[in-house]
Amino acid sequence: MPTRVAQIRFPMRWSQTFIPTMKEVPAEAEVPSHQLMLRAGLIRQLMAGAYTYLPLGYRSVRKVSEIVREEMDRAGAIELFMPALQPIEIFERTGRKEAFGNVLFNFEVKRGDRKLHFALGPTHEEVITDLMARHISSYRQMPITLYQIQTKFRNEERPRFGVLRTSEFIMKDAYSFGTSLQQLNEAYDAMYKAYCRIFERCGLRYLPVEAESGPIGGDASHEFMVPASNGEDFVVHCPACGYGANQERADTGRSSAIPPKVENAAAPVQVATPNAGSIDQVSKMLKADATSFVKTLIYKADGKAVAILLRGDHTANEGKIRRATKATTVELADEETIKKVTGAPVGFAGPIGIQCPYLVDHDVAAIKSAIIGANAKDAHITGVIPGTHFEITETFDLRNAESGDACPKCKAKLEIVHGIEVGHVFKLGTKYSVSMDAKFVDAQEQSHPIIMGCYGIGVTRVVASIVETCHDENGIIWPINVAPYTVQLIPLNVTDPEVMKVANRIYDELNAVGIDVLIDDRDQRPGFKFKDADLIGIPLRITVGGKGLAEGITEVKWRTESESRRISIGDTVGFVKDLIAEKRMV
RNA sequence: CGGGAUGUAGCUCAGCUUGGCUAGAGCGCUACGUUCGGGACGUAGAGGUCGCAGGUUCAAAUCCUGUCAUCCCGACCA
Repeated sequence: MPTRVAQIRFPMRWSQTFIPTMKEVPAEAEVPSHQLMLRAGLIRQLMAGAYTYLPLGYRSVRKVSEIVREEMDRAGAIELFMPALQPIEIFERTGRKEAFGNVLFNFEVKRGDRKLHFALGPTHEEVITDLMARHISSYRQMPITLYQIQTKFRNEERPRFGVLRTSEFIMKDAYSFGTSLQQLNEAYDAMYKAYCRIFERCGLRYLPVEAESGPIGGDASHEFMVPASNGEDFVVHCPACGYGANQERADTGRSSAIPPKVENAAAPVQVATPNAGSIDQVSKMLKADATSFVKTLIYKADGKAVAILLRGDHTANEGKIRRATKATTVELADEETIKKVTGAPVGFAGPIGIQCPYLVDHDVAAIKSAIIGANAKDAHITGVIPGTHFEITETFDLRNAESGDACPKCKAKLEIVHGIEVGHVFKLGTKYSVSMDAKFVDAQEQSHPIIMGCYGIGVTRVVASIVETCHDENGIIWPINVAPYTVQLIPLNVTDPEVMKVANRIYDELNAVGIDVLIDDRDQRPGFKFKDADLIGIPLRITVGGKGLAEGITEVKWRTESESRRISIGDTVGFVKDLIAEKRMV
């Protein structure tokens, strides 16, 4: 692991900087990272989804950015900087004006007698592909990976959780360009490894998980998730073998089993379920558990109606349905289609007598006696035996993985944890190079579209994730590499010339050896300063007080420790330097 | 975009149900004094178009209508 982190060279005295700490928790903040970032004076809100990074918060942003830069450079990526302001036309070329919809900030401005239509970049595939289309013509110019650290704009329908989900945020985005799948895989692996190093250096616990891979399939996409109870994403994780996937993607280790036909089975019974069209309502009415229901969802796969049968307590997974139906698009059917294939209003669909093909999830086949919709208004059918009363020739994995499902790799039980997505690597293939006309000629003078990958890290989200996961009841506990300062120096009595003399000397010496230090030179009582120190969470604290001076010592402690170590004044800087070197080695 | 909640001092909140004195408290801020090793104390102060607009009324922070903003849940999320 690297031991170097860039130092930000503006040493600071608290009295001369701007760190507005707060004792009380602002009412608008719900999650720990939001509360602590406000209280510790890292951020202030301008409006929903837009925050100012105050000096302390911005230092952490810069530290994370610098780690990202170093690892991108090490991985051979080249930094550039693209405009946030973009013409709407490039999004029309790739069809993403529609795909982004409301998420894309776009607006018209007047220039003379013309009207120009702009967008604020939510990401930069279009810009970089356009750039490379103009400048790459030969296979000899590849492979190459370019990256930038830039502000992105996405009109979030609902910004939330402070800085975790905002309409404007800093992101590192990288794009690889290659001539072959092999070059793409190499670039992807390099980025994947760089991401692991980045998150490790940031002191984050993270899980790389398989994500929905789109057109290329296979292991074409991974997300890097930080496990956190307030995370918005669900991660399926196997504690036994380490398998990880997001919930959209996660396979289940279930297998297909066609139930045998039951001879002389009792006939199913139709029961009236007036105005009860949801599993919840019907299960209450019939006093039956949701697990004994078959949920019949009507989808349109490439425009054709298909019914999906799931156990009542399960949720559909559209990616899996898309693969099982071999369609390119699937969406829930409209009311009209449902009426057409079931002959009933929404809420009463069932496999018996339905006027479209149906696909059966593995778990449906295992229900002994099921309740299904009757394909008639206000009616359900009970005592239905799957495979006997309706035909099953094959079963599929059609639903989201659940906690307790078998792991697809090792069959151990899967866990579901909440996570914050901090990074994403994706094999794009030729999607953008085709629509943006980015081609190259190979050695045989044959023309091909460039093969691309894209790789993002939410820099500001990384900072928030760190705060979200690294804190105690007193405040933030910064990992050393991303802390706004490495050392906080507290002279207890700033009116005591001896104390200040020693403190200032240590301050100067720390600066001289390149250690970030914040000196709390405010004329405040000791308890006040200690509380603030714990709140802003600088990893190392050096206390210089009258009592210690009388014995010739300072007190040094990690933010995580409760007891400080007594170090003789002359040895303090050397001791702290060694502590830091040791910590960064780990 | 559906559902819920909240807007009163820099921050946390009371007051509103039942309209009526000069709109309050704690923290923070200013000055002075006493303090000074885990968010001190005293005294004196500064600070508010009660989110905004309209309405009802002799009278509105309080009642009504509209509107804006923020937060939470859901839908959405390359």
